[in-house]
Amino acid sequence: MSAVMHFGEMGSRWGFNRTVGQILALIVLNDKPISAQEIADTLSISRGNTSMGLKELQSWRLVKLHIIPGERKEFFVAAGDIWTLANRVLEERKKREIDPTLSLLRDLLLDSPSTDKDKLAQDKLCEIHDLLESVTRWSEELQRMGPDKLLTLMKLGAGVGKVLEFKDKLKIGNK
Amino acid sequence: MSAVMHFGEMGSRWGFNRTVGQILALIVLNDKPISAQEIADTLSISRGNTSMGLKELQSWRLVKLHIIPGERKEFFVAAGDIWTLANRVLEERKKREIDPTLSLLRDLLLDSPSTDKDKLAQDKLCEIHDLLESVTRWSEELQRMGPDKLLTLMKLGAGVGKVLEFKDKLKIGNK
DNA sequence: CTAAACTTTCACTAATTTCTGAAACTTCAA
DNA sequence: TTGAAGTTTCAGAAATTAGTGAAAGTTTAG
Repeated sequence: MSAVMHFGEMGSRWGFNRTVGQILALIVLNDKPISAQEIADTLSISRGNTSMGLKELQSWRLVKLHIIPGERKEFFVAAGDIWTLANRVLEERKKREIDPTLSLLRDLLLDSPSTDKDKLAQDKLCEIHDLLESVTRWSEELQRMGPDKLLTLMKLGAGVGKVLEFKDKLKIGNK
Repeated sequence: MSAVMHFGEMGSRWGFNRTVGQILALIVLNDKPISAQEIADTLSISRGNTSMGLKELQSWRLVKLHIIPGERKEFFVAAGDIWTLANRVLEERKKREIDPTLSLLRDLLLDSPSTDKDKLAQDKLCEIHDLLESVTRWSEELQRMGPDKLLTLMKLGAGVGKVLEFKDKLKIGNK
């Protein structure tokens, strides 16, 4: 299990800090719901820190409260299967990283450039904005597609390229 | 321009710190190559910090040296167009975030579980590993496809789903 | 070879982030 | 209503990360 805790360390690479990562690992890898106190004890961190960490994980929608009837304590479980969790991480990171960037870009694009140099710079900004927007739109569409189809698509891999060509040919042929 | 510098702040959301982000913004938005000294002056940061930042940006392959004949100083320019830069950021982040996670997972999956509880945990780890691996393989394949096709694919959006169905029908029909 | 014009390194300081633990708060059984 | 069992908050300590600037290192024209 100590080796397993080591995995939590990796969480620091995924948008939250080490402790929060360890808390998440503990919850995900436990089949049974686990209490805040148990988490604090297992990881040897303060009760306060644990509370903060759990709050953060809930704000990421990775962990949810699980009330056991008759028990006074609050227990926690993962908010879904691995696929769901991965999706949530992606969504939240998009919200924290891409969305603010997009909104800043839009702001910057509002005021018109005074100098020639500024004109050039704005063109670049616009390019970045458009790229970012296309990508987010695409990812949203893919997500809406549901896991099953996405899996097919992924299995297909670069083969998608082939399918595209094929489709084009048909279109031309039919005209 | 000061408003434009503000954009660099956003860099902190993208894997490097504020200053490095500002340096990158400055380089990308300047059409002309720019010297380390100029960067330090414009951003009011120390020469040492500038040097470190440039080194980091070069390690991310976002910025490259541009030697002007007859000049003693070293100048810097963006390592490519926006698309290239975005790709590089993605690649480098994958290298820094996903690859170490994958290698840790592989290590953890090597030793066989002693208890029943450990067995359960390992199953989860394996699931995570497989998901991560599929996704990276897919992204590599997409990348190898080149920007042009990728753009088509993105434009198609959720429509890919339709194409997939279509293809399936054909296969069945041919059998 | 030397000195001017640069760049890089690194020990130290500054700023930021994370963690603790005691105090305040909440809930509920008796 | 009380107090036991629990949770949350928050001021400040500890740890980490970023930034400075002086000294050491490089490169090249002369």
